[in-house]
Amino acid sequence: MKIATWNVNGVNARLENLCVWLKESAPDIVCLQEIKSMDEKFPRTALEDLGYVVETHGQKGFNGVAILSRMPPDEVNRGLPGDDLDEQARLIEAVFSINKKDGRPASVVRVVCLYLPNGNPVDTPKFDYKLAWMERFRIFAEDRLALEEPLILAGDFNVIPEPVDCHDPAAWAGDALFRPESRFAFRRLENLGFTDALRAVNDAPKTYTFWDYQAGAWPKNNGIRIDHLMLSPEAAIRLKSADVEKHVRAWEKPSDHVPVAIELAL
DNA sequence: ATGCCTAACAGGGTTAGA
Repeated sequence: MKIATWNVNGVNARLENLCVWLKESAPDIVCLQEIKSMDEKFPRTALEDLGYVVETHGQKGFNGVAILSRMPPDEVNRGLPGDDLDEQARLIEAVFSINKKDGRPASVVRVVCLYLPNGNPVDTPKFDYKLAWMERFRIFAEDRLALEEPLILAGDFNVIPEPVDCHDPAAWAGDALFRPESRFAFRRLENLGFTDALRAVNDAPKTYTFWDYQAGAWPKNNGIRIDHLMLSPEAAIRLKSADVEKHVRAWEKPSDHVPVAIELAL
């Protein structure tokens, strides 16, 4: 089973690229972030025509997440617990039955699609909001981990985990994506027992998932790795491969992020 | 020197992203 995550930076602006990529990459489950669309304006039918079930959690103008899947989910949850105060659409979760036999599921896979707050500028409430969101997410993830299911936390974490995950660590030193507080919070999440799927199978340097539109970041490979798939132990033992589909960044009218995909033996 | 680019909303100028 192939599971992918992609911050599309506007699903309507990216619809053509998204459809081309879906046909080429053929993922079974896709987590999308920054759809920047209300549910009513999500290009649902174009994606249904490609064989996907569409579950969205959008809002007007900014943020917004969605999960596309070949098979219909048994359960869908929208929003991070405690997120009702600010109404930012940053998380959607779906549970799928797989290997159904005689009408009964042999197993499940749980997929959490998240768009973690950016947090810049760091001397504003935006950074406090980011750290508070990460703490709420850690509690949520710990709860889900206790279910002992194959579980994937996939999305744009807006965290550069280690110096090797950016082209120029000095340039990112004070940024909300690379501040010690952000990295510690990410490590606390990992330390619950999650495996960073890409790092588990790929230790090549200069492996990035985002390149700024500005200053020739893409041709110079001035990137950062901030899009992650974090696996529960039950998912990690089934990991076959993990790849950054970076060629998509060279297409016309690209997102500034590229898809990251894993293959699980499910 | 974050505002070099991009998207959304609005309706030609601002906000947000990372």
